[in-house]
Amino acid sequence: MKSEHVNEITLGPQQEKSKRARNAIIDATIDSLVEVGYAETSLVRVAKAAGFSKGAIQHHFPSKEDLIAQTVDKLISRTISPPPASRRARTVEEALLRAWKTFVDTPAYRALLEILNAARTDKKLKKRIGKDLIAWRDRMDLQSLENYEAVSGDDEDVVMLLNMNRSFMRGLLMQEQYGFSEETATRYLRKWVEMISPLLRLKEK
Amino acid sequence: MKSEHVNEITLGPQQEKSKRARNAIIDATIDSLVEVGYAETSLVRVAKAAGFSKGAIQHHFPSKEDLIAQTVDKLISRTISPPPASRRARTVEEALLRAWKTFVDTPAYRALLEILNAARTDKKLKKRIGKDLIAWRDRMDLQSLENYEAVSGDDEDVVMLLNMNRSFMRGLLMQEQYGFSEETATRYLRKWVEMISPLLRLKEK
DNA sequence: CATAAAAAAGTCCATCCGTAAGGTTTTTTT
DNA sequence: AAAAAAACCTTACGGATGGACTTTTTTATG
Repeated sequence: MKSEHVNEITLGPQQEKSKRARNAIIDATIDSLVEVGYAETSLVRVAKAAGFSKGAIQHHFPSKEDLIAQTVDKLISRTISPPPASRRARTVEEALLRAWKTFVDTPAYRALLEILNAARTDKKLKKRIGKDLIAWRDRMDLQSLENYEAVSGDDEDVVMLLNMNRSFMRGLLMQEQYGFSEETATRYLRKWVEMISPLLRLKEK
Repeated sequence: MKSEHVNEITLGPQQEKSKRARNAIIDATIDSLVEVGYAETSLVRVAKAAGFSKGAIQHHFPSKEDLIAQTVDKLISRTISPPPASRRARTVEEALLRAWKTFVDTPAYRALLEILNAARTDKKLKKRIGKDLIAWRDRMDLQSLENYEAVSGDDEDVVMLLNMNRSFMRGLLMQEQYGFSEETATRYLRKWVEMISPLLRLKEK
């Protein structure tokens, strides 16, 4: 029976401050996730990075799980939000390469991967963020259908191809972290895009 | 000045015992990595699983880093060792699908991924196992060249395609852990193999 | 100035890795 | 064959850190 948001219309100045603090803390969490990974992302570290005390963090986020869950929210919304409203891509190649640069090869995505990996074995966390992840995936599939169509095949193929694309990019990102250089990764990415783009078409809007 | 005993042929009963113990500990480590991930893989947990006390582990492995490093050794050698000497694959499709089942979609590979991901942010560990990983990659590339040739293109293309294959499979494995079902993963895998196999040819031996 | 939220400071308990001190069994030495 | 050394393993403890929780101080607001 949580009636959390009562005053959504007028945020008192104090709530404003609180909101800013929470944002700062979440941002510091994201940074920490990218820098030192999930395991090392402790409350004290986040606190120091955000310029607060540990107590302040536990004031805003009752448990670490809460902090992570809200961080996931922010990360997901960031990954979903439409591209920087720049001009639309003209070709499938361009769209996919841009997706790599804009969404995948970013701190936000790396942070999200950190959490996802941690959630694999942390059942409580997994249960907590599970719904969001499913919603995220559904949203992604929907976006796929909005933007692409299959040259030969149905909607299911579109979803499949775009999911394959995400798998590939994810694997590439991981491999890039240890092993080969960024140029090599780019080469592989181009080859992949070259292979898959003939199967897709951009939908006119 | 090293006057090492050339008594490697006959292992004393104590060395035998020691060897068995070390193997059991490493195996328990691998199991733990798969079950609960790197962060939760503590020495006590490994000890209990292996049926020893924590002290025993630290007797055989001076530090946790040592334990992990030796585990990596074992995992890598397992990932490299030739397929179960069964009949050779007849087609590229078959070879790639078999590689998935034999090498990638296995506990060993998952355990290795767990360590790799942890090493990303653990500099000491990264430094420790870095060489092995590079050697591993080189070995993989070599194996690629031994088994495949490009339908059109040179050796570099072979290495690229097989590395792309590994990226894809890695990404698929990760995504399989949260998100979609195994059947879906299999469908994606088949599609991928279907896309890439026309570019490769099996080398006759 | 009074009150409530925000933030800090400090306590508590669990767990982690590592080390040290024994005890027992095997191996080596004398 | 006895003594010494080494290897194996257990139990116990230390220092450090993590997260949850509690209490105190500060700050903002009406």
